[in-house]
Amino acid sequence: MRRAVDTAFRYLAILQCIPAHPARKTTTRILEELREKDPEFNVSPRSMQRSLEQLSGRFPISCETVGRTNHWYWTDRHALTQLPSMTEHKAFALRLANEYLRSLMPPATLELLEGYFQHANRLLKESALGRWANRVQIVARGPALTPPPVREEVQREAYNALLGNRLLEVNYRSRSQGISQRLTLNPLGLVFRENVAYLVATAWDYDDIRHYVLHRMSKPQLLNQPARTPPGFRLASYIQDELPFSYPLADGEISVLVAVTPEVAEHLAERQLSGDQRTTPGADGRVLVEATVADTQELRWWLLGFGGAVEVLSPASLREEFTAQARAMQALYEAEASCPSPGAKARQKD
Amino acid sequence: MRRAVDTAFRYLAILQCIPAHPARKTTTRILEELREKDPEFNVSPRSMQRSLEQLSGRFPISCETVGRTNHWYWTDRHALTQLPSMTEHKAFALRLANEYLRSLMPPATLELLEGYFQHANRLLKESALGRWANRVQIVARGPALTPPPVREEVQREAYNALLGNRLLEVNYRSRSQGISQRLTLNPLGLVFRENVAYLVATAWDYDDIRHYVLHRMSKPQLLNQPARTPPGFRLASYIQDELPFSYPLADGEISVLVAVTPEVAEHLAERQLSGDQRTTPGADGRVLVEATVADTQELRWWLLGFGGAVEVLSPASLREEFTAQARAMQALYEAEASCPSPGAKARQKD
DNA sequence: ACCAATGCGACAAAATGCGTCGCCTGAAAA
DNA sequence: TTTTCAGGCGACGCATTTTGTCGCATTGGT
Repeated sequence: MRRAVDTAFRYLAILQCIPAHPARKTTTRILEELREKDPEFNVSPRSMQRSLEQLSGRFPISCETVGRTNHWYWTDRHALTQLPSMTEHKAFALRLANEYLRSLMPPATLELLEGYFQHANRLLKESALGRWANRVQIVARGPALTPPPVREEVQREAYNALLGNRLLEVNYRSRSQGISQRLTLNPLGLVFRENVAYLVATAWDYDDIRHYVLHRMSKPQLLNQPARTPPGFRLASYIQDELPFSYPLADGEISVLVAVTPEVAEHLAERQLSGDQRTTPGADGRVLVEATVADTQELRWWLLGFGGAVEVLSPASLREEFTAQARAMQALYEAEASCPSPGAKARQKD
Repeated sequence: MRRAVDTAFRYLAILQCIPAHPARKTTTRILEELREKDPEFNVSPRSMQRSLEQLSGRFPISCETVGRTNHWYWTDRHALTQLPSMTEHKAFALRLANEYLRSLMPPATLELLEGYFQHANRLLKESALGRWANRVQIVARGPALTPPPVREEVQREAYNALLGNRLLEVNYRSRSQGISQRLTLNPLGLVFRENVAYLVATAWDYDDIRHYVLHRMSKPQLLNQPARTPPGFRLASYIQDELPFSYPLADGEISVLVAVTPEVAEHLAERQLSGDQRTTPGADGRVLVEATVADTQELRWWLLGFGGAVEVLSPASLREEFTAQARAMQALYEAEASCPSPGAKARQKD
């Protein structure tokens, strides 16, 4: 006979085998997995049945009987026991993470982490700190763009396709909103930009790689055919080399010299552009900042965002780009006549 | 005799009582807490000793014997067992979250979540998917600004001060890098902007509210005196009303009409500015986009970042701002002579 | 030097866990 | 329709384990 310690540990192992609500597992299945995990846990099917029955008295698990077989699952989706138990600091970090991610991650992905966040919130509420909620704030940068909603089943099957390396069939709504088309996709990777998820894939038997946003997919269907990865394909190099998202402009880094107003200088002192950022006072009251950074489109957006508060001095090529931008903007805003008619109408309302 | 479920349940309770490494608890202490939690867990001290010994065989806990008494703790800082156990999808969501947060959250706060991330990574590595790592990519927006490092003890004590509502004494390095000053801070809240953490507080007995960045603090010392919150103070309203971070410019929302290039229009179609965003083709090949958004500084940065690809048509006041910006930039880049001398030098190098 | 606290080995008794057997039920196959 | 089979469940009995108790050893404080 087995020692009861082992019994207790076996019970814990059983609990770990049981999936959370939507999913479920049959008694036999659990027993198999248990044996696989540790042959020492080998018991008779009858014992497993008894164990599960016992456990369901103490833990939020229950079973659904379909036909003769019982399917077990954790009752509440967000139940969570963890060891070692969550500290207040960890709970707090989770709450913060939640705030940060809320506007950043695809909602369906974020939803998967809901259990952790709820657990953290419960802990914080109990412990000391309804206060906390009112004591912490996150100030975001950039307007809160509305994240496109992704259907849960789409996300799940897309993940499964990549996980299982299998083809995926979906309805894909074209950008022009109208028609929806049934596609067979051969998934190669997943790319997140801001809170939009892109499936990098080839369609049908074509070889050209394209990007499909998850929020335009519906009725996903995982096929049984294995996906085929083009020989030598690596997502990272694909993005680096082919610039499909046209973000990085060059592999190397460039040394940027800008003249900024004191206010911007203060901002940059807090959050350095790079580890080697150097600041020197300029002759005209502005501040010169030099740093080595990646040569990306992002960099341009970011610098442009400061408008006249930042002047790019070098490299010359970048300065030229900015000179052109300045000229273009100047042209737009000075030439009143160039406004398209609906714009003029709108301005009259104002 | 007790049933094995109860034993399993009690084991979980015991494990939850045990703190992570630096902290530790004596056997008696654990027993007391256990009894307090649920009288049903009442067992003899001897049994508790035996239980702990058993558990230490299966879980990463161990004890340090000082004198006659054993002190128990979790061995590795990032150990994590959870019920129900993590699914692959959850693990994946965590990995994503980690990527997103890496450049966003203060490193010391992120470190608190390391256990989850490691657990997720372990799970993914085991299961199917060394692949996964190469199959997912996050393309960030904006350059990766270097987050200022916050001392761990500073963060801990700052949190503790807020949690415990107590005064905090720190060395605060002034922005001009030179002098460090000992301050007694009366903490009111914590604000995160990008990955900089600000302690909103009053100093000494003064009444004016100021912001202290955590990464300039050192040698934190929690005082025993309770903090005092100004009557009626609420962090959220403080930020909303007094605009200490000068981000939101007006409480209300404004209706913005912009003319954008087709490329930008495509971008906006993916990630809408607001729920009510309307798009109409313009007369000149550009696209008109109208949306109701919060009137913030962020909005300006964001729109400016597009440079000449976006023209603000209305409201008139916003258009005037942009006209001024365009003029300022034009002046900067056309007047070659206005460059400060070090800039000129740098340009010669180029 | 003595006392209190704690850990730990030993022991015995209680009883719980476990395998086995058999029956029952429902679904799929024939 | 009948047959077959898989899984669930109740009953039974054995024996292994758990658990409280006791006593001793060790350490630190009074």
